Amino acid sequence: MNWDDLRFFVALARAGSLSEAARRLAADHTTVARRVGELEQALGLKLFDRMPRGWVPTAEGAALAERAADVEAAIHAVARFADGRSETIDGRVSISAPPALASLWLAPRLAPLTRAHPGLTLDLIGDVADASLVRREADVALRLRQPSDSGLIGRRIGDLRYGLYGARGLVEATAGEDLDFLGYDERLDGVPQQLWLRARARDRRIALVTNDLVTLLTAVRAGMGLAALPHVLAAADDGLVCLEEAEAATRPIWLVVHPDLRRSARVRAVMDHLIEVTAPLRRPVVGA
Amino acid sequence: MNWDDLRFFVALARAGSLSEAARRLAADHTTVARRVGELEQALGLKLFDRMPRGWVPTAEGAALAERAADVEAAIHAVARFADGRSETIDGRVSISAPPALASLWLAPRLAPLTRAHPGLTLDLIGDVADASLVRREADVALRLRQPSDSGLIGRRIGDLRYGLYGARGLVEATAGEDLDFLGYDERLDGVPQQLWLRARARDRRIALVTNDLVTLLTAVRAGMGLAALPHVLAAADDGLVCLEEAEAATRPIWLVVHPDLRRSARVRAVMDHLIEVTAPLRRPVVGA
DNA sequence: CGCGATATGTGGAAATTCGCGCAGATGATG
DNA sequence: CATCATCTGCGCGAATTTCCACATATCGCG
Repeated sequence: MNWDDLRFFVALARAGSLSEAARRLAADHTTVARRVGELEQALGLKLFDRMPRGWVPTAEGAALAERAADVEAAIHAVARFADGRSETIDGRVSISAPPALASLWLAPRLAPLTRAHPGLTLDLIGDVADASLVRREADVALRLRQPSDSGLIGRRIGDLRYGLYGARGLVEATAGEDLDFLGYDERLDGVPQQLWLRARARDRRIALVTNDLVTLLTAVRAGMGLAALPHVLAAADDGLVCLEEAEAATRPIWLVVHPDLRRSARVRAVMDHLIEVTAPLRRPVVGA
Repeated sequence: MNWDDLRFFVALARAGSLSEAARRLAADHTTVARRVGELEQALGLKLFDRMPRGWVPTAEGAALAERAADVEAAIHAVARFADGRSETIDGRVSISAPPALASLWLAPRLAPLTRAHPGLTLDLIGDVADASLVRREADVALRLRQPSDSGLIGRRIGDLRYGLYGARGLVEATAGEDLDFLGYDERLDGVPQQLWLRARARDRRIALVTNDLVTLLTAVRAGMGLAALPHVLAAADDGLVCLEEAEAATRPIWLVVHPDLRRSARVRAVMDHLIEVTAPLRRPVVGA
């Protein structure tokens, strides 16, 4: 039995079709078919039904996929260990962060890092679902919650403070009037800034809900209403004014890394830079 | 990273030399060297120091070997799962049993099994150290202790009863005289038959100690003294006579299998046969 | 001290594997 | 109903991998 065939198997089981699996593996679809076929022969099991629109796992294939996932997890541990020992600051480091933070705030602050290390490549992943560091979907992550996985190392590197913001034109034109509020949708009910907004809004209309902070920011800037926005994103925007602090909406910022990677020079360099750029967030009061 | 390279890595780490690893892998030593070299390059670590007498793991290689063992364990689980689903009674089944039981008692009772299933190959492993079923060193095992590993399924299929035996000529010639005793050495102190013998011997000399039951049996047959022997081995021997029962020395016989393999037709057939041939051991009193 | 056994390392031939191109089929789309 | 995109399947040439034979080094032993 060829262990590497399992790599193709898990990719195929996850992708659903030969072609998609081949793309993700950077291989040819005929190769995927051959390797998985050989695995079937080696194990003496039919793992997939060959359908015109894709290969669908048989019952045994699906059951095997669970066990193959254990193999993959162990492989990831091996890779993490190796990465954790590398002494040179080059290669690739993936950073996971909430999408708006990644795109609007983190992205423009990474240039000094890549400039300092010519061999370094960054992969900035903005994802609503926290990337799994154990499954190696990212190397380090910025999160707004304390990591729940006990196998990970988290360090609180600051606080994300919020204020109630509105478009300058709108606020100056309407002064003290009751303006519409803009907030998050149901999937994000329960986060502090949303709770604060609901309490603050009382009977006022919440004119727009979204799951994306960038959308929220854009809507506020367009004069659609008021929203609780992080100071780090809104304070620098000349088109926005802060009406009041939203102290209760404050969220902690955690820097999370897998222990195996903590000592990697490459990952260490990225973490140091993240700690450096978040320095302003560790001051008692942040904002304009 | 090629997952199959890890297979070569664990083999090399375990074998200690390219040549030995190549033998176990049924590959060429140059292949082992190249594959492990590629793994080193992929991980960016030097895993072995190339010595004239063998490749010795570096500190990182040794540490990685532990994690690679996890991969191997997961691979074994995959293989077990596949074997557990096979519907045909062919292929290979390995049986682990105490050496004397394997060679003298079990071996002559396996013929009907292979005769009934022409595609079946048996691998009978007589080993003092219980083969690890989790690590797939054997498929089923006969053991004289309840299995301690909670992940395994054990079934008590009988009892191994002992008697105090001596060579017929010796016993008839000396009648009631105090004969020498023969027993196990220190490594096996604590097993019931040895405790019984010690209690029974009192101040009599134990003229020979060994760790091997076959040796003990041969020595008894040669008229060297008396020993506690299993009835199943000694009772059929015309040259031996049983002087007394050793009820306290009775040991349970457990049939152990990994749960993944329990439903395999191949393994099931072997287990059924083992249960059949041990039927006499489930009678209240066993012997001549 | 020399000899045999066993080890690693090197270069070239053989075998295997891989990827490419194309055909055939299916489902979505206008 | 025609079209387009996407998927699987097959054959062939190329590239990679593997094995084989030989050279060289080291350890144990008489």
